[in-house]
Amino acid sequence: MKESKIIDVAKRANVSPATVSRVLNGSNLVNAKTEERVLQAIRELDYIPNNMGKQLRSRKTMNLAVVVSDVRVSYYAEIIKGIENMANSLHYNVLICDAQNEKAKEREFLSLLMNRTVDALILVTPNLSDEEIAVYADNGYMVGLIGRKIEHARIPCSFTDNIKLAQEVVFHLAEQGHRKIAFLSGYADATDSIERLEGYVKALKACGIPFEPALVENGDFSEEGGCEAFHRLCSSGADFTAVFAANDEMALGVYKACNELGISIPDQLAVAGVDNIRLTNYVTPRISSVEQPLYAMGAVLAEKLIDQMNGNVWAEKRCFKVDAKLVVKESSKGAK
Amino acid sequence: MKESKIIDVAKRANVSPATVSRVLNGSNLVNAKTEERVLQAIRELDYIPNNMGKQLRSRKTMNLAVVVSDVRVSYYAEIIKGIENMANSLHYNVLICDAQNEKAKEREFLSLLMNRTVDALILVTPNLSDEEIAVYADNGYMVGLIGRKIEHARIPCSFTDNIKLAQEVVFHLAEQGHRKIAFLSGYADATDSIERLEGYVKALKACGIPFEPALVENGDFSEEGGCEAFHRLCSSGADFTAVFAANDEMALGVYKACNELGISIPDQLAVAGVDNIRLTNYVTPRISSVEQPLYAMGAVLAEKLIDQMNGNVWAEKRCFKVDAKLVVKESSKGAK
DNA sequence: CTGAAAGCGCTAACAG
DNA sequence: CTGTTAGCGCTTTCAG
Repeated sequence: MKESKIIDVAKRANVSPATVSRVLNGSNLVNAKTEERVLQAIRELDYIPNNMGKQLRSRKTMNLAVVVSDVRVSYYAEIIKGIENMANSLHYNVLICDAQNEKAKEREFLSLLMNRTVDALILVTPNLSDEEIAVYADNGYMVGLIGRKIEHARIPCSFTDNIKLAQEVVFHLAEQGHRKIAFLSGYADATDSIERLEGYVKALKACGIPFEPALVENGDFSEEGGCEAFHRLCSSGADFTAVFAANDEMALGVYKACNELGISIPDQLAVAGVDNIRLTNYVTPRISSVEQPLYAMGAVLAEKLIDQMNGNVWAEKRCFKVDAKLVVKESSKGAK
Repeated sequence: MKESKIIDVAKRANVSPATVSRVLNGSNLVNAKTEERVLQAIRELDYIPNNMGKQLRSRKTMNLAVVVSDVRVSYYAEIIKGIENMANSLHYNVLICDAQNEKAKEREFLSLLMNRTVDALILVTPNLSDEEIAVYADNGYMVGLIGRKIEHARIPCSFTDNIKLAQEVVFHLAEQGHRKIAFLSGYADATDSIERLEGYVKALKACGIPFEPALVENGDFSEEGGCEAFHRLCSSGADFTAVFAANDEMALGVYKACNELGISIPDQLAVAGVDNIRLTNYVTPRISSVEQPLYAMGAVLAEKLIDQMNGNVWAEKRCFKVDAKLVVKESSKGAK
């Protein structure tokens, strides 16, 4: 039996296709009796509207793309989950785009926007420049950002307050009696690195601790990179009793290095990280870490983007700066 | 400036839309000179084909949906990555569907297939019955399965050899001198549970060890569930020196329970799990676990499904049974 | 090798 | 409240 189309339903219900369409789309200007007839015909024919036709005519795909560096990383997975759940509840579908950390691939995925495969695209990746992203928004494409901020009136973003977050960590470490606190940063040019460094410096100042550039070392946000960076820090002869790692992966690298060097945590060295990934609770001692509301960041951004597309004027609130909270565990406790 | 359409390109290049379409789709029956003219016009107009029109006319979306229980679970994330990468290289996009472990949602996502939002759908979830899935395939929809097998000529599947995998674990434990091996299963009705139990029983037999039903306890594949199941096993008075957990989460639950009960691993109890998740390497002692080629399972299934859609006849190879391999670590070493 | 013509299935004006 | 009439943008016969 052939698939039925809207015209078949219309004929069977003795109405026009337009009326069927109205029923399908919940228009309230359809007579209740007519509606019942149409519904009946739909049931009898097992009619299911074809989305391709609908998309073309309505010029909407009801699809969203989300670009991440690696779906397997829990940071991204959590954000994706937030986006997906919100999008679904608003009748949107989500295309997943794994850029594999390649800038060129990120750029490629933007074509999904231009060729109208999706109505909007959410970038969770850090590689494309603000300028490049702005061009798309200027050309009328809907783009949203997660984990970074941009100065563009039509690009919504959601991100955490990195400065505050870093300050919180440093204050906590200082409270435990530490005065010589090292900062293990990520890529030097990553926004997260820059802002967290800024918070670190500010907090030191607020505590009356002089800032020592020698106590800052860069890694690459990976466990291995953190391990190497920590080794470099130690060989440089730097003197410190606590280390603030820009993320948990690097904190794990510190653990590895400490294990190799025979440094005991937290007795000889206090450690704190960012992201509060599950693993932080399975190593000994458990790693104090800052928890970001990733799910919420994804959900709120998706909601805003969809809201925007549905014609609502650009309200005041374009940027969502969310607060992260430090979860203190054993790795940073006990005075130096 | 307005977006240009195929007709605009055609006019500018002094050809018909059909010819532009041919160039766009790499038809080889276009004169080289004509093609160059068309390409030139495309460049001048910054023309980008609109996918909605293309989809409707060609009756293909070039989209794939993949339904999982929870994107955040690394098991699913790894499979998704495999699907995504393969799909992308074959010019398909991937819609992600998070069913949140609800059967009703899984079913809902199947409508993406029926309303032609996607050309095919991959189920990685365990909840829908074989019969229900078969109906879709019978109606001509393309469905693929990962992590389970189905007897239906037009449903490709990729899955691991659960029986073999369980046997490998039991043999390993037996080699270490264990004769009293408990099995901590998942949901009693899950295929994975059933098949792993079968392998466990077979292996015991092969080792000349009598099967003791009292040494089997069910959990729910979660850490908490594994912990509780292990406690039940202990309070039942069962006597054993090794435990084979149906997955790593439950093995972690065993660790937790052992910690509470003061049981030392591996001295007093050997432990082994399945999935070889990252966490198994961060607890002490590291957990011996079976590694499944998840990425490959995703990739191979996606490839097969796409191949199938592109008109190739149903070849012999519909099911891909892949081998998992046991990674022996400290949790199971040293004789009892 | 190229063009003309005919829709894919649906929705949105615009009339009634 | 309902029907008529046009397409949305593209590809694909079918002729030439």
